[in-house]
Amino acid sequence: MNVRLYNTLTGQKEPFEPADPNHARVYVCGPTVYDYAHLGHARCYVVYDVLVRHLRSDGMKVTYVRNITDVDDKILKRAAETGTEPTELATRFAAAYSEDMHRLGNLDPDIEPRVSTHLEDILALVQRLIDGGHAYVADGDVYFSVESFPQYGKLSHRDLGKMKVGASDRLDDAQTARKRHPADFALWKRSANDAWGWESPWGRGRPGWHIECSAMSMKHLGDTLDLHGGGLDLVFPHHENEIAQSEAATGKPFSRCWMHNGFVEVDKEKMSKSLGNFFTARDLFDRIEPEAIRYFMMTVHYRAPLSLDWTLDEAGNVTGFPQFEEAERRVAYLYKTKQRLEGLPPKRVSDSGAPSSPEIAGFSAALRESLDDDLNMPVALAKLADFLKAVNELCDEATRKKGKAPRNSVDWAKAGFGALEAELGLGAESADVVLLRIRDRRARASGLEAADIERRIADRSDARKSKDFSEADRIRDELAALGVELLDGPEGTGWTMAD
RNA sequence: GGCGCCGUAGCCAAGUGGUAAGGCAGAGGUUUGCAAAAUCUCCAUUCGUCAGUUCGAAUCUGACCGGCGCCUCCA
Repeated sequence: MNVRLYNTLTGQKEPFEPADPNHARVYVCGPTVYDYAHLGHARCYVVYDVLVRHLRSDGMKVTYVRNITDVDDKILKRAAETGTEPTELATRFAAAYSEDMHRLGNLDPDIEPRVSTHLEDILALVQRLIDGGHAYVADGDVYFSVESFPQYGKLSHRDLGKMKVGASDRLDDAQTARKRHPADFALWKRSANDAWGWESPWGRGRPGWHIECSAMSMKHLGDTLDLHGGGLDLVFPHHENEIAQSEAATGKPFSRCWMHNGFVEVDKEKMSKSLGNFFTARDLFDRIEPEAIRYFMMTVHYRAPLSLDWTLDEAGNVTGFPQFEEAERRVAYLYKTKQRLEGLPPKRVSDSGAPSSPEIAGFSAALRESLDDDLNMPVALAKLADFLKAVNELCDEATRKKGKAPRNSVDWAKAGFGALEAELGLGAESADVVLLRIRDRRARASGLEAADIERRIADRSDARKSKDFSEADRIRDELAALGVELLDGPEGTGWTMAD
């Protein structure tokens, strides 16, 4: 295990060393389920999915906990706006979120705790903080006292005295009046008697945003986590506050390593629900193979911003996403390569002991090394490009007249695809299924019927048989004008849609 | 005001002291009846600008120019 990760707490890359070297306990902040997951969420959870896959590929046991925040004021607000019950709204979006995660190829977390089923743990932690003198009750609210925790600011590297409180212009005056220090934050918020809430020693209310993650992570993983992750926007205040609450309560370090992924940006601005400039993962699934979205998320280092780009027609409608389309071409190339390898006839495989190319034999190790270095996914994809090229070369060799591919190379190549799936979660599906799905989606987008296309292909095959090449070419040109590309092969003519 | 990030080819993007990965686009070759697919070759003497440190810098230091994030809604 040689994994090095950038730790926000120390500001540098360092070896990832769980307390138990064979077992990593990882907590990632999940979504608040009041809307569909957008591409920012998609990126975040793909990143941590690759982290978990990589650690497991290295032989480590990982307990992956990713919460769902199903109790929150945003849910309350959205429910009121849409005339739904908050619990019902949260349940619906949690299910949609789970479905989107699956389509992106993310593994389920081992534990997916929800706020609604952890109220007792939250109440106990709040009480513990009050008892320890780190929190106080003010008119039915409970606040954490930042001054009771001298290390406050250590994660986000800020100094309480130098912070411009209210710089984001989002303070609630009534709440501010109840606080002893302007940076104090709510652990428990009073609810009106008829509103969504739970009984507590301080009256009816609901938990503040930060306390849930402390309560749920420590309940499932113990007082000190090995790694805590989330989006860069959670560094302050969310994670800073989690540290304050948890460490004030237990007196132990809360997490050994803190990992944060960069934003997805739109027009050089952060994509977020509040700015309204987001695309949901679902919007994209209708246009693009979900695995292409996953692939695209890996083309940029996880800590760097990822800018999104799209094209518009005169009316201002979105006509395409060039980056995702390019990613889809790469995914199709990956599956075409996998299909060629799997389809090699046994008689084309020789038992000669010819050495395998380093790009094929060394692929698993190259993948591992790239990810060991702070999860460098762009480099992993570069290694993948080399690997796929070498596998195609191998297949070219085998399909040439009298050509054969050495068995050990074929075996290495198959193992390479196994490593790819295990480490990056790419290439896990059946090539036939994915390639047909991409083709048919594109044909549908162009308003074409497969049956019509295949009828013209049959006409052309007849023309070719009778050596009427000018007629054959005419039909091919006619189809090409519609975006249909023909692939003449020994088994007949197949077709695909141009990108 | 405080904290932090970024600027690498036409585009996307790695690389953080030893002489520029990978992808897209582009040019040429192999292959093909012609194509497509696949593959091969070529494609940054140079890393925002200007100084400095060093035998050596895209990588370190300083200044400047340009862009962005956070400072209690956020993944």
